[in-house]
Amino acid sequence: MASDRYNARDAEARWQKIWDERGIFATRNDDPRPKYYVLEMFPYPSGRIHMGHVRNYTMGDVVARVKRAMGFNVLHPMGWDAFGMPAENAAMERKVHPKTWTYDNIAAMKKQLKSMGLSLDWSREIATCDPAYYKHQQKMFLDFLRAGLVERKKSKVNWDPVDQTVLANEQVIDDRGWRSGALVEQRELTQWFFAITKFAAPLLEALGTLDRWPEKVRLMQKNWIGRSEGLLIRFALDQATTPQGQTELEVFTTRPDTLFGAKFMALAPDHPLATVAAKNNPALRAFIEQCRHRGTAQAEIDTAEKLGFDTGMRAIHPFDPAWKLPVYVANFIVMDYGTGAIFGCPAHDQRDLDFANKYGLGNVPVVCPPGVDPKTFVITDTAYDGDGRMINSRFLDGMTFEEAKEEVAKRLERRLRPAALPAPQRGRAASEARQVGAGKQADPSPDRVPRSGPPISGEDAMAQRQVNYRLRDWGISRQRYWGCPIPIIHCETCGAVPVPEKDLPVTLPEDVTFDRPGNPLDHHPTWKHVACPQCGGPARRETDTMDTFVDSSWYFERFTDPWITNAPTDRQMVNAWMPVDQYIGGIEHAILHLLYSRFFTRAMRETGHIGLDEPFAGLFTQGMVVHETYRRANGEWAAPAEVKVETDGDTRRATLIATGEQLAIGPIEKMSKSKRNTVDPDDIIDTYGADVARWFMLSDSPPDRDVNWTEKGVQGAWRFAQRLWRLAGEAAEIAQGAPHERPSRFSAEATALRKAAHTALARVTDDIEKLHFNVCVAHIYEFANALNAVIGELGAQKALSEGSKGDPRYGAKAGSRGGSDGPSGSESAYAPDLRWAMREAVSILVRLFHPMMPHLAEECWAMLGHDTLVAQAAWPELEPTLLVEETVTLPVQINGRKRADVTVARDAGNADIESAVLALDAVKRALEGKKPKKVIIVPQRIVNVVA
RNA sequence: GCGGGCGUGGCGGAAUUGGUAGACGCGCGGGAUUUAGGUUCCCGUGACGAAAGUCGUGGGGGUUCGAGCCCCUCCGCCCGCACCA
Repeated sequence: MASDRYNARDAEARWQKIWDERGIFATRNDDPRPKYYVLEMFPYPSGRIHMGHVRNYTMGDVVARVKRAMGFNVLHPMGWDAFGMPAENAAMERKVHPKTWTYDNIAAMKKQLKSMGLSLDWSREIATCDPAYYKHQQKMFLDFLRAGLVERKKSKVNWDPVDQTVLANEQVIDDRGWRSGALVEQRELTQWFFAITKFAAPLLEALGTLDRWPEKVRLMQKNWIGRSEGLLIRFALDQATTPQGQTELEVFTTRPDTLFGAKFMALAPDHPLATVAAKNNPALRAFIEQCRHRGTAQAEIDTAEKLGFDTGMRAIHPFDPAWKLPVYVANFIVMDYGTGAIFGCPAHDQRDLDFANKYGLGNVPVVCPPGVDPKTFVITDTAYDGDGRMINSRFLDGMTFEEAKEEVAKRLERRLRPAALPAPQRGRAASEARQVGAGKQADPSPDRVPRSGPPISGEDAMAQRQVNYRLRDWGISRQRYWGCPIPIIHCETCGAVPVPEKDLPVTLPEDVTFDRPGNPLDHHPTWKHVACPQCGGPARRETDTMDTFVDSSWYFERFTDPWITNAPTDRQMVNAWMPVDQYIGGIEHAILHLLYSRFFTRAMRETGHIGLDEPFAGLFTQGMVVHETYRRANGEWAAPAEVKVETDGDTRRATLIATGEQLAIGPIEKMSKSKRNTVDPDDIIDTYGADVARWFMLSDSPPDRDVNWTEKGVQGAWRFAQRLWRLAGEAAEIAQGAPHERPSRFSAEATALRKAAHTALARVTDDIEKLHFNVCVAHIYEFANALNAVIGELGAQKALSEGSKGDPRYGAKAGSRGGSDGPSGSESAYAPDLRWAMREAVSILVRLFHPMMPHLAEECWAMLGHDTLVAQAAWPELEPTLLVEETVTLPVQINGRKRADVTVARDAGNADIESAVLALDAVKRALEGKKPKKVIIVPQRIVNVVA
């Protein structure tokens, strides 16, 4: 041995080169073995990897390596989510082209990922900004369009008037654009939408089949889709109070039972009926304007007062033509949900109550809680939303609220429209109602299926049962350059015309400038000017590009065959590989990315690109990497690399290395640039090696919780890596000359060693399947400790028998390192069965830690005399008989408290165990000569004596 | 407000799912080796106690032979959603 230290830097580069040269991680599509697809969320090429990446990719790599060892054909690819705004920002700030910036970053990050020793199939690498990738995305956009899954409609957007672009909600901070600082305007723009709401029901239902997803994520998606069942009710408007042509108002309610508690109607400020009413009402117009300017910030919504404006219009109660309800415009009604209008029942809805109290509208309780006397039941400040029986509700009185819901639905479904609606207006009214009721679609396209279901269709019905979803269609238009162009050409005469497939891809022009705000594609002198593919007349290209979430909604499908050029996927390959068996990524994608991907896969199924619904069979959401923070007296943050932390007894002290200044140690927080508490993976890999970084990432915390990065912890991992290396060397020497054949008999010593090995094997295998990496690490420590003890003991024996001097505990080292060189089999001091068991044990150990520390494992594997790679070695085979002990030691409790142990034969009968237990001194003492009331014996577990 | 999760030594966390609480690591204490150590190795380490022992999984109560785990209740922290009718 050249050195007594494991040189990670040298070894890691060496093994990475060998893996690379032999191409052992390239996955073949024609491999007959069962498939396993493990995937980590692909990174945005921001420039450098961070510790979150290290954690994410380490976990995925462990799974990939284990599954490979277990005989699966493993697909473990990597790519780049390469479109996005940061590239354009870099272009603006540093005058570098987004493409150059992106590809430079990809090169740098790829090098970093390679230094981690990940078992990735780089032959399938894709970048979403590559026309060879986005070409297929454009094709699918057109397929979706044809299938009615893409729509063009107006929608409200956050518009930054300075940068002249749409901003995502996340990019609006305190009503201002995050870059420009300009006050953001609400604008109506015509945009492209994916009709994700068409799949609202199946997306919700299928959540129940995703049993290998975290409950939390499924719940978040369920709430996001937000299904609610209710009744769409048509209220007639009192013609005497209403502008010409407005005859009715549709509302959605989940509480039709409370109809007799109605006190008012309320419209969203941007409800079409409100707009109509405001035409001749300047005060109402002013009120609506005021609502529009209200902040959208969370704090403001929380504290916002309920405000309303009486339009003067009156609606007629569906069950009583004489009952007129005032129609308000109210600031707490949103146009996005239901019909953008409600009937208010103050007694049973807190918001309605607040509103009614403010405007003196009163309330009538109609649901009486159980055990409360209806005569005394009064609502003042707190609405009652529990269950109970109906009161003050005419024909509903006495029913449960569920029965009442049903009764109202039945009656209104059947009921003829009231005479208040003059018959001749009917046709007109129906179409108006359509517009009013489904008013949120200001640009109605004939074949569009509205989110909230079709408006009431039966001419005579007053209501219709309806399921409503909170989910909104996915607006994908972005006024940006660095994204996938939307393959549409706008023609004056033909409208929006799809780019013919032969003309795909629509590529981004490279000669663009970023010297003024807005979309460079729009500014480009020639790019957008084209001939209409249909009529040949002058037309212009769509200059919006797609949301980058589109890019990441199908990359996992492309990985299954990234070489195919004439289609997004090879149907056979994608069906063979999908779904992803284990997907790993951050919880921050719980909704958007994961929901979009689920939608996209369904849309691909509809358009014939794939044969399944759900892309991810197993999902794991990992925790963040956190680090404590350091702050200088002047308030500036100090980075961990600039800080020296010393421990002095119980206190820890942080000093700024450069100045010796004392620093305040702050709370442990997510690694972030702003707090400067980041640790650079390159530094760690350079100092300790990738294996140590990987090991530490897995060791300290359960993978779904945050892990606290500490220097001490890394050093501990480093020490353990060194220890494994020494241990493997020592074990290899003891095992030298071990027989090839498995001995027929093993000494007690050898059996004990084998039991330790196989116990560890069983536990690690089990916990890896559960992704309990931190527990696997503990098992490996335990096994290494046990092996170390055996080697120490052997060394001591050998030292004694050889009459060596010195502390026998260090004999192993003295014996093996300084002992006879090149011990051939017959000269060995150790029995053949022990040598065989030692070889088996260390071989198991190396294969157990290989997924976590692959380079060190290769080094040890070679040390054991293998000329194969441990990366290609099979997972050790378990001998279950070794896990079964001949005798078991059972804890003995007296009245539920542990007092003694008893060792009995494994198959001892209860009678034998009981007599053995009753013979124990501790038991005799406790019983004081009396007979026990009861003796509970749980086989293989415990004995409890009830005195 | 609604929904969900969590609470175990000085710290991160284990606990075969109702059966020996505290595995494993970090830290800390003691010792050995070393010219030296931020090296390596060994021993110890939940609290109280000299010991026998007693107590102990956020607080209180319950079910059970037996509860960290199940039920009720209260407290604290974290996350998600939110005028969604």
